[in-house]
Amino acid sequence: MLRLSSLFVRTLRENPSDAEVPSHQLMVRAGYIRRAAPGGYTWLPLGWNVYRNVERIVREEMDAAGFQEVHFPALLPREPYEATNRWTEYGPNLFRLQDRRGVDYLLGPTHEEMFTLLVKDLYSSYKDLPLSIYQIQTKFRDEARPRAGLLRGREFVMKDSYSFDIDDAGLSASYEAHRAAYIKTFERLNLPFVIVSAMSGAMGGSKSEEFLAPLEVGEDTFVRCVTCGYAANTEAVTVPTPAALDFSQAAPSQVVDTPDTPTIATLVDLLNARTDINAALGKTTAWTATDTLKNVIIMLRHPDGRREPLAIGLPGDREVDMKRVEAQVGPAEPDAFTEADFANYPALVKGYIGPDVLGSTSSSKIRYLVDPRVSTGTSWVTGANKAGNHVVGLVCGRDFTPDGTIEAAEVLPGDTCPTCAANHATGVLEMARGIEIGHIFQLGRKYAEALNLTVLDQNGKQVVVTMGSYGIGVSRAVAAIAEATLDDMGLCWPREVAPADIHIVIASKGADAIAEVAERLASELEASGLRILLDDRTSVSPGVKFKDAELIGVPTIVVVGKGLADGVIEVRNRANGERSDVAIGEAVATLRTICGRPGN
RNA sequence: CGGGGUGUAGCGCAGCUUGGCUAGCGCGCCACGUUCGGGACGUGGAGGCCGGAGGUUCAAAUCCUCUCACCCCGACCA
Repeated sequence: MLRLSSLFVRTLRENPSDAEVPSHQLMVRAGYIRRAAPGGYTWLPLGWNVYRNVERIVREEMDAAGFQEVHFPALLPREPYEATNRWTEYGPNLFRLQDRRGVDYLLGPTHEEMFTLLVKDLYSSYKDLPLSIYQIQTKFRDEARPRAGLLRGREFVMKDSYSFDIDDAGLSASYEAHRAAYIKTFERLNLPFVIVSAMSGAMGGSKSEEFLAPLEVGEDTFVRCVTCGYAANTEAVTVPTPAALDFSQAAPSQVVDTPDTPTIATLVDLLNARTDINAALGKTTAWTATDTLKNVIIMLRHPDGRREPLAIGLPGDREVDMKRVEAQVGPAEPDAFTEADFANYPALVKGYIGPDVLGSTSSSKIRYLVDPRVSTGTSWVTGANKAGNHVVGLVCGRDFTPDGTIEAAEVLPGDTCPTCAANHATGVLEMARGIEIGHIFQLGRKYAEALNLTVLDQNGKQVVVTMGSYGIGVSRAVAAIAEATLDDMGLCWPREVAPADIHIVIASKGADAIAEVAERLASELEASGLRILLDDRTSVSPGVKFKDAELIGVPTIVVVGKGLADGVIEVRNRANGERSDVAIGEAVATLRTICGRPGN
């Protein structure tokens, strides 16, 4: 039984000044966590209690799915990460250190290499597969900017699983098994979630989905279609490719004098003033930014240090979304195209870049990729590669041919849903924010190849194992649950993760009759298997106890006080505020029912 | 890494512009008394290297220089 008279906790009346996110504020105020370092938190008894409940549920669901738990050190040698090139690729996000002899070590940010080597160490036959193993481990990442308390720390707890299969069908089955286990886990945690398509990014591999808790404080932006249910991380959204248009009747393109129009807005204004151009093109509607083809040059930095310029063509009403670009061009990283770079490419006239000078077969040799909306037969106004000049009526597929398409344009609410478009439906996308609470990947053979994990197949042939990796942010899930359930009075835990089933408030002071009844009730409830938090403080007024009970957020609050004169106690539902009086004689049975454990 | 902000008691803050008495307020903490179903009240206490270093000055929380830390936005982020 937890007793507030002796529990190691101090609740705060005011929010700590360094916390902005509600879950962070309340977890500090309610005495669940304390900041110990940038991005590092100490768990106090109440918080550790909740953390262990969350961890237990995750573990139970993994075990139930047939995955086996192992445990690696967090302090890892350099060599395996050297073999997969991640010692370098992980960059400054990796915590590196040396032992007394100057030998390099790292604090594990994720454990693909170690798991791969462990399986290689023990297994060598197709008969040993499939295998899924996992651990619940503290991970270390030197995040540039930890934030929001537990939501993004530099030290955090992750449940990471890895599956090992002989072939793609096996990987697919292992992936689905994890997906199903994750759904059960998050349902049990009472955590609302959306499964979105994601990019596998630096992890490599083919298929990847994220589990996002749809909450405003989340760092991930995703889209979903209200019509068909499609959901995707913005990085993974695909733009439907329009059918090719017939351009046989299109007017020829022409270069027009457009002085002082370095921006899309100035260009559109000028075009709308030039009725002569509209007449020549047979254009009857007003020009908008969507009629313009904006060409943005970026510089790709490849892992080997090579720099390569890339031209991206997209409708002028949209910005380039660098996150989307990065997801497309990985492992290369996009950088800005600097003034110095422009100096090296005199053909590029800043503000007036057009397709003529772009493309691998053009004079500049710059690879030219366009947004899928820039499809065959579409007509554009774009730069004429000469200051103060634009070309109108430039038709894709007639007047210019890009090297390919790229998903680089920002996604906007109201964009066409790609799934609906494929089915000739009319759904549009809406955007929302989410906290990434889980991520599942089909890794494929990247790690197995790099570390030479092979097994003998039925024919006695060495085959490379195919892998999946699957993560749940356990400590982050605690914060996400808090964030999803809190209200203006405080935390509000779902029962299974709450630090107690029942918070008993003794609404009096001193060792009086009320306290005696409360003590007896607490003992009986605890003896019946319920977890009890008893506010037995004798020098605190009832008002303070009520406020603290609401702040701490145990799902059921029992008030033992003046109702005793009528033989009743008061039972409150923390989440919905409902209150009812229960005869003292029926208290145990009633509370057991409320707590989901009827009978005795 | 870029931009903005903040460092004064356990927590939340004022004081700094225009240097000057014992550095102040609320909460919390300790003691005594009153109170006791919605963050009670009175009286008396404890608690501070004013983030750090250097400088200016008779005198620095306050002005100057450097530095460190933290928070927010962006960049970054299986």
